[in-house]
Amino acid sequence: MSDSTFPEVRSLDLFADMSDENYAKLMRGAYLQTFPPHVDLIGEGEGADFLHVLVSGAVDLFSRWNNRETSVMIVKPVSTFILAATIRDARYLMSARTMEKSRIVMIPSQDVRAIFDLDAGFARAVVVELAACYRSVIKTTKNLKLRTALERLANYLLSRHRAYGAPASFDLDLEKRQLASVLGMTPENLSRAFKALQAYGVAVNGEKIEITNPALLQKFAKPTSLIDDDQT
Amino acid sequence: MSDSTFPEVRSLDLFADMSDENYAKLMRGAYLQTFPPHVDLIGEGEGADFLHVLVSGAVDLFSRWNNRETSVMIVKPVSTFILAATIRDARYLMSARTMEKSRIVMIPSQDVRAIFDLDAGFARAVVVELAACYRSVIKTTKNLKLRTALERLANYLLSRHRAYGAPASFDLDLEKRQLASVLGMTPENLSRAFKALQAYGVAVNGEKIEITNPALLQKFAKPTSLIDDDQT
DNA sequence: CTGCTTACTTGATATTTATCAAGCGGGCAT
DNA sequence: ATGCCCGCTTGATAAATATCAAGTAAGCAG
Repeated sequence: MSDSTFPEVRSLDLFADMSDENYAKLMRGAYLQTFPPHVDLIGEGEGADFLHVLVSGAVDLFSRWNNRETSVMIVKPVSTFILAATIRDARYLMSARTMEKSRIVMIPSQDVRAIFDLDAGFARAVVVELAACYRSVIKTTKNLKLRTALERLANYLLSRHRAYGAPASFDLDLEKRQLASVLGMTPENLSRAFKALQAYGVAVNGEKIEITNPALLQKFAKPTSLIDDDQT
Repeated sequence: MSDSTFPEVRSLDLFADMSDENYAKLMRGAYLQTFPPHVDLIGEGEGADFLHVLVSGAVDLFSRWNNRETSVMIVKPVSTFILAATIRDARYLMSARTMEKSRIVMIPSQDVRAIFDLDAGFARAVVVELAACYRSVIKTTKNLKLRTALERLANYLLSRHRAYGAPASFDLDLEKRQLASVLGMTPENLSRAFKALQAYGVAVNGEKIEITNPALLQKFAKPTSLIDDDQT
């Protein structure tokens, strides 16, 4: 296991529990590719021929309808994307494009399905991963249906703040227009929302965020682990 | 297999591929319970001790936050709910209540996880089911972020119309207030939305819906399999 | 049958969010 | 360094959606 191909991939929860032999089999048809920024990787509706593992960079999973577009989620390394389509041998529901220069390992879907049947450890890891993905999207749905855009932003900021260990200030890890799309609002509205949060102790300077009064912001945002926690 | 306990459960995709022996093991700790209408089954945040299988009736999976409430999905028989929480041994993300008198088989979560490791057919079925659930929620998210409430209603009607085989008229299978909540709007707005769709060939009379001009409605709704199809 | 409850509808209004149109300002290529 | 592109901001306005307040009608219990 120490000298496996793509060690970053091997150490992911999804691939950590399988036998060396099966991991090697899975990687036999896999290849690493490096993409420049802002390159289309996948178009929604295409067949899911590969499971993708983002090793470095960042990928935007988005969707279009009727001339509108929205970011459904942002993938940060190291993690997989479009596992569900791979498993079901179905079409991609989202398009994908790189946001920065990205290195991606592509594993043929048929191999993923074959190894799933051979390796119980992998099977268990797949199901645990998929369940986590499912729960994450349910949280997104609750966030969208139960909260206003301002409340979503407030909770996003608190969530990042907490993830970074509650520092005095931190930088947004997304461009504001990207963030707006993820949160389900327009860039103009995000701008105004940031301003509105000044009243709750949020200071914004470019991409630097300062939460000067966490208690006040929390009182407004009312975060809950059943929506805002990445883990549970 | 012909005389298994809970034959309706056994014939679900999720349980159809496992051995008789393992199915029997899984059902050893399971029990069928009948609930009256409008009874709370589960509160969000509670531990997921049971996988639930709805055998008859209907169940509303909903969530509350800050004094607001929304239906995330409606479960119709025969199908399971909260598989993901069961798999991850996590807390429920949604509350559940019966809408009508309902019969529900409850299977201890620990048994589900144990049999998953024993039975490859069951493991495969679980992962396929979870992947389908995931994709379904992704579609919901796209529906919410890319469409207005009026567009969501139009597509919902077309989708039901198609599912029933494009009849001259059909009845809504949800109360309007329920439907409003599922579609992410208020009952008042749903009422007005129905009126607005008259212009596109939709006639509403109580719970009876007539789509007098499907082509016109489709031109407005622009349905796509990547959002509106239950299967793919 | 009568009266009650409850869902639904309708109208008026407020809030939230999007759109359109400038303007500002930082980063990057020439 | 200069100028240009692009993302961000701001203001004005429009559209979408929610809220509040009655009113209507259908179903059900007495």
